[in-house]
Amino acid sequence: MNRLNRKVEYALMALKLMAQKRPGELTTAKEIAETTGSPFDATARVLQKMAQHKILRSEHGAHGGYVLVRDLSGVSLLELSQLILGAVKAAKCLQNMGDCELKDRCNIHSPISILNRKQEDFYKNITLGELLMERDRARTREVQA
Amino acid sequence: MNRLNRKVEYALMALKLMAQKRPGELTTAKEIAETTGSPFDATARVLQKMAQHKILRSEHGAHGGYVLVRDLSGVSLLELSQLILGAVKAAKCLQNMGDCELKDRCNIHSPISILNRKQEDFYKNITLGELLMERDRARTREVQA
DNA sequence: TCAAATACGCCTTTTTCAGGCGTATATGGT
DNA sequence: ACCATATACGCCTGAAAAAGGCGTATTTGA
Repeated sequence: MNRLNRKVEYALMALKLMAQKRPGELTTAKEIAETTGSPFDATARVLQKMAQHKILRSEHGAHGGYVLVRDLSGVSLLELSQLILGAVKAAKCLQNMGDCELKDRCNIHSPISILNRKQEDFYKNITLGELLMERDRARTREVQA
Repeated sequence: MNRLNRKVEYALMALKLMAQKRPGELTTAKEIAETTGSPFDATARVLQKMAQHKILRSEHGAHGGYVLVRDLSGVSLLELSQLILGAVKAAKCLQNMGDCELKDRCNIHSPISILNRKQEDFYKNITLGELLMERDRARTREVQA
């Protein structure tokens, strides 16, 4: 409902690792958790969420695991955040939108809406592809800054 | 250290109210809290923070209060968020940057950096002026969407 | 039949958020 | 001089959210 948190980080780490595998090669939650140093349960949960939303395909049973089925350059950070967190908003706008008894007193309702919309657009235009694939270029830019 | 929260909302509401006053006219924390329906203490605290950072000027004593001293179109959401929250990051990047003992295992370090940098730029380019002054235009756009 | 994997609900602990309380200080009015 | 009304600010507690461990069911290959 709000900011990007550890779940999203675990998801990103998992996706990055899977993107480096050969096409169709399965990766287990255990391997991902161990490789990235993330807690197993939390990692498994985000993998399940991503499988539900068809970003991954899961295979049960022994020798099961997960495999990427979507091109990450076609998946936005907004989509990932929404499927993991439910929604992403810069601010909560506690006086919530529809039936707000404070609507007349609250002079910030619209500004918060503007902001949330802007942030949604912002996340919509960031693809997981650019976030996960361009490590070297990004590193270079960081050093320069 | 993370997302925009109520403190930022209270600050925005207070700024909007003060921006509507005549230049130099003082506004008390009490008036702001009552007008916006925000808790007094929380409101007073963000006013004090903004005064410390010279966005407002405060006057003590009876008939004291706060007055805007900066043009809101020259204040970015990033600046406001940073002075109230300390910093704003899309994700925490728990394996924190400098001395990270997991840096070799963590394959997400750089992507989170990219994201945080992007979000910082995003907030830097939103001015409080555009957020608070353009209610009507914003409302119109909302209805259309 | 068993081992290893996904799937998922429940629960506790930890952390963060929110905000009230008390008190010090400043200042104008009476 | 005194008091009412401000700002300034540290401390503390209760509520909410995040994090993640545990137990268990289910699937599937050996």
